[in-house]
Amino acid sequence: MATVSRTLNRSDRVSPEVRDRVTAAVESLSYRPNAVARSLKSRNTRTLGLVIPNVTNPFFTQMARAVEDAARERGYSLIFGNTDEDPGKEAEYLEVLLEKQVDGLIVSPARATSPQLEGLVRDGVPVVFLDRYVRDIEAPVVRSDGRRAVDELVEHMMSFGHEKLAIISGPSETVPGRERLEAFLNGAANRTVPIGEGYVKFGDFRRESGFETMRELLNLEEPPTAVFAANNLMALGALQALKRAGVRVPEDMSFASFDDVSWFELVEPSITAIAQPVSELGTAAAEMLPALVGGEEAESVILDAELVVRGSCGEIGGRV
Amino acid sequence: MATVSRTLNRSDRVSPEVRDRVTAAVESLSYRPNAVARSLKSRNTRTLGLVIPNVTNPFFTQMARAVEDAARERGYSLIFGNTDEDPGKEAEYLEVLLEKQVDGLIVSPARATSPQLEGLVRDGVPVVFLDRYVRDIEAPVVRSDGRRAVDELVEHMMSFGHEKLAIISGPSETVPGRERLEAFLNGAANRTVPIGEGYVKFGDFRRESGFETMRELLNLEEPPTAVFAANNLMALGALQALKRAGVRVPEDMSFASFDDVSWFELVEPSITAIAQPVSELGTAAAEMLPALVGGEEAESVILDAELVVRGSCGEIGGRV
DNA sequence: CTGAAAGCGCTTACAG
DNA sequence: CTGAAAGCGCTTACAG
Repeated sequence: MATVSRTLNRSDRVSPEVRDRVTAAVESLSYRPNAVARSLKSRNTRTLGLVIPNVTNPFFTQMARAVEDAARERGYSLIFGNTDEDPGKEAEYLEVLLEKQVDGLIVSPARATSPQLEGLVRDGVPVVFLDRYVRDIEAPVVRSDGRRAVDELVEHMMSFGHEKLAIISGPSETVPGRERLEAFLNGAANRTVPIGEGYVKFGDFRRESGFETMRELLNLEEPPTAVFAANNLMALGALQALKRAGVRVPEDMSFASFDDVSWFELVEPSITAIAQPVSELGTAAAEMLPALVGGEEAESVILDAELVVRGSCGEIGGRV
Repeated sequence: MATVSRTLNRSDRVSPEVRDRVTAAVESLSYRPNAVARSLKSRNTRTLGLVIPNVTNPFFTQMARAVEDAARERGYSLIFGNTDEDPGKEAEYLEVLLEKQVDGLIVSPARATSPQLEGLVRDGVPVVFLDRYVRDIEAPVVRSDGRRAVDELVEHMMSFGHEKLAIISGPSETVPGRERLEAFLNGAANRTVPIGEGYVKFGDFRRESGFETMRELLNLEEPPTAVFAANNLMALGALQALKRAGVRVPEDMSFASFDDVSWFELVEPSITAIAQPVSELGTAAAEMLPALVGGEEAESVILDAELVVRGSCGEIGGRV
């Protein structure tokens, strides 16, 4: 038994002959080690928890893919948790993952505060925040900072003469949500064209909210002439609302989105968007965690986002 | 110890007073049961393996989401495996999942044959096939049959006078790949307009292959006038190729896709597609597995797919 | 109803 | 280098 274990694992002190005999037996019996028993004894499960708000969002999906690849290369499996932007669901998942003794957690929290996560980190559970994070928690964050790109976007929109800019913002209880909103607001204010009352709408990063808020914007007495959606799902919903209302982009309204998505270049006009280095983010998070698990320190990683100018912003009535 | 265990679990024979004391202690110590130890003893992990070809494909992603919801409601967690259409990766994942003692497997296999999966099922591992399956294995399948819808699509295309139909098919080593191809071929042959030599291209269900094969089609001496892509990712690639080549849809070429995706209605023209009941498929699979795990039998579920006619098919030169 | 004991399948000091 | 033994943290017959 002990010899088999040694053969299967660190292979140090086992004689070649014995090793061969064990290997042959393992083969012929098609013996499959029980990872549960191993985990109980060794106190590690080689599995990580990945808690994200929405598997249906290509942004997270692409990130998850990168996380999984990097994790797999390092011998880790992933248990997924889809929180649906719901702190309650998040709490449940976290609890289950902890009971299952995951070695570490990659989480993109639903809110910018979380006593639960604070407690976990304090108790020494290895956690890496991905994209979103909880303030004041001593855990590394991997994300991209979109402020510069948002500022460029404001400049870009204004270069076409727009003065009525609006934003479909993500929840302000979320770091990226608030950051994008502030960058947009600041960008406009700095150019002495502050965003008007009623031109700030809050969605929840999901499609429906983009659809609804765009409708509200369209129903205003003075609708905006340029709209920025703070993520790709809300952009999808907003675009649907625009199409349904027969509003032409960019002749009637300029439009841009945070997050770049493959089909943005296929629609007519193609959508100007701010692209995050999605895969890099996922990979960085997954590479960081094993170090943390091993008791090392890890530095936060902040990458830049980039404005990708396409055809959805222009002059009012232009390009007709 | 035993009493705590009883209190935390099936709660039968524990007196109310003791139960309260235990509960209080659990609370005040914030005791968290170790699921690994529980699994070792109880021989079940309450976790399922979900093995799919591509997390980046919205079809699988939406399905995964449904699987996860249904699994969660039943107290199961999910370990994800992304095979990338690679049988080798699939084999590795399966092995890891088995070592981790998952209670059951939901798999969408990369190929239509798999000695490994055959072995597992024979050994009594609960397996449900989702979307794709391996022939001759005694395991339930949850999928949708697109043959009728493909036939309708052929009819629809021909109603505009097209005689040069082409298909960007999925791998024929895959059941849905082959099924869609055969339905397309039969539909055309039955209408006495057999698909010509060179109008059948094989992709691998991924974007790049759609892009490449569409380019090949375009470079033919006599390019087809109507093209059907056998899944949404290849459709995305094909549409990119069309756009790059300046081919107008449907004036220059009619186009349709298997799988419906949210942005299909946003592009100009909106894309005619065959929609599968994706969430229902995922849910059905996740509901079925616990029964199998419990030793019950489960019946395969075959749902219908539906042709959604939009604007991407029409007469040559029409609608200009 | 409750506690003591065995055992799930491994890993890893500890002897030899 | 190899084997016997303890122990990881639970669950569940078995007594009482």
